[in-house]
Amino acid sequence: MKTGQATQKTGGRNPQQTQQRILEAAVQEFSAKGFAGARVDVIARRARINKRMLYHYFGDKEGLFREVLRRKIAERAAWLATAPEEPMERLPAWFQLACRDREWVQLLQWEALQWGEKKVIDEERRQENVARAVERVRQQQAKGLLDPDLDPGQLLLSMMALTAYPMAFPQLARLATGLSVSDEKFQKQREAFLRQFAVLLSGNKAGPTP
Amino acid sequence: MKTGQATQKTGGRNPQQTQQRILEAAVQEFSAKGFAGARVDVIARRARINKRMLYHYFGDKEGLFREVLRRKIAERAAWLATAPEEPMERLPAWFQLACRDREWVQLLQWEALQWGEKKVIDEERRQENVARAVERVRQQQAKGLLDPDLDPGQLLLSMMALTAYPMAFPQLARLATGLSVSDEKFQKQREAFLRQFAVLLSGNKAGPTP
DNA sequence: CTTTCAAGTAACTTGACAGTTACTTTGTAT
DNA sequence: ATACAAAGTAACTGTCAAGTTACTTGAAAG
Repeated sequence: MKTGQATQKTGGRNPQQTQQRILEAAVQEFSAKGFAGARVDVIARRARINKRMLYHYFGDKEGLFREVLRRKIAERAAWLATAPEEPMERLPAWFQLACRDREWVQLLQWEALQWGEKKVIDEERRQENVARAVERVRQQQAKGLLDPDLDPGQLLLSMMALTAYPMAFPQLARLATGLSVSDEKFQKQREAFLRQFAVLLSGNKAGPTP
Repeated sequence: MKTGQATQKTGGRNPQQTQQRILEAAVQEFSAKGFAGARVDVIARRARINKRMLYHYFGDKEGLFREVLRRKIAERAAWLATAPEEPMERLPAWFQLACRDREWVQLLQWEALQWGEKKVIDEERRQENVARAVERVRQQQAKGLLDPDLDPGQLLLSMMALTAYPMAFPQLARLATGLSVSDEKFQKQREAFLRQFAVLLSGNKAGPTP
């Protein structure tokens, strides 16, 4: 009984690789076109598999979308856990993440438009992740690294806004700054801006070293 | 020669009213479903006109979308011109606008996803509007109402982010605060938060009255 | 009255797309 | 070897949606 652990013949069958390829093609297509605009045939062609296999593994188009979102969420949660704590580093780091993984921003955006305020895919896990993030904001406030007068939930939301908005609305960023968001110059500029901004967020009524 | 100026018979023909009805139905459908997801037949049914008329007046689906966006932009530009100048009033006012006109936020969001960083519908007029807004930020900075060390373009972008983000990503706002964005409690809370925030934005190193 | 053209309608065409059917191939266990 | 199930394929189906065709109705100018 040798349940094919080292089955790596490039020519032969390989269910896991097939699923992986489908998911990679799907995340591209869904983040670019959204759920309604995405074409199952395009995903199948890009994954170089027969469309039937997609239905075999994921049931239907929506099932595939759910799985794509589920995995992205897990990936992001892992990343955020390793992100820096100090606001002055955190804001630029979050922004850089949004720059590097625009698929993520776009998937959230499609989700917002498609499902609005209704219960969301993978709700429970996400609630936990966000609750942890709010808790960390509270700790920063207690330590005096963030203004303690501000509501922590609203503050977290604002930090997301400041870091993700330019990638979510690239046309507005371009109108406001004259630069394309994928232009390195824009990215440097925004990073510098966010570092300055972080100082304001700490509620710097006192000097830095008392 | 009496070119029908007062043709207001409710039962008869009325091209202007027909166009108006199409546009009203279209803005609803497009903001709810986006360009790809919107259905021409639904727009026609909601406008209580024959689909053919839609093609008659607007050419095709995209032509209709462009016109919808064009009008919304004009409407918003007019509103913004009347909005308060002081940051402490301005942020809550912008936020309230986003609450009242979610169609607007959603249309921009669909636009971002569909056309990304490419040249945008009605580009020139919008560039002018935004340039004026940036100029106003500069004036506020000169007057000491906004921190003069911050880049005005980035600052404007951030003000848009802080006020529009919750409506653009209602699912994230709900995860972060536990409240629905259409809940009045959420709206009051965010308004209060933004008022506090505006104080930070003024770079309050000195007291209010020198 | 009648001509004329814009306003308006219903039924149709064409293409695309999600999902299915009926079939073949391949690896593995008995 | 051979039975069996999972992996894989090509061609098909039903539906839906954008855009068109060929026609009718209404108002107003002469």
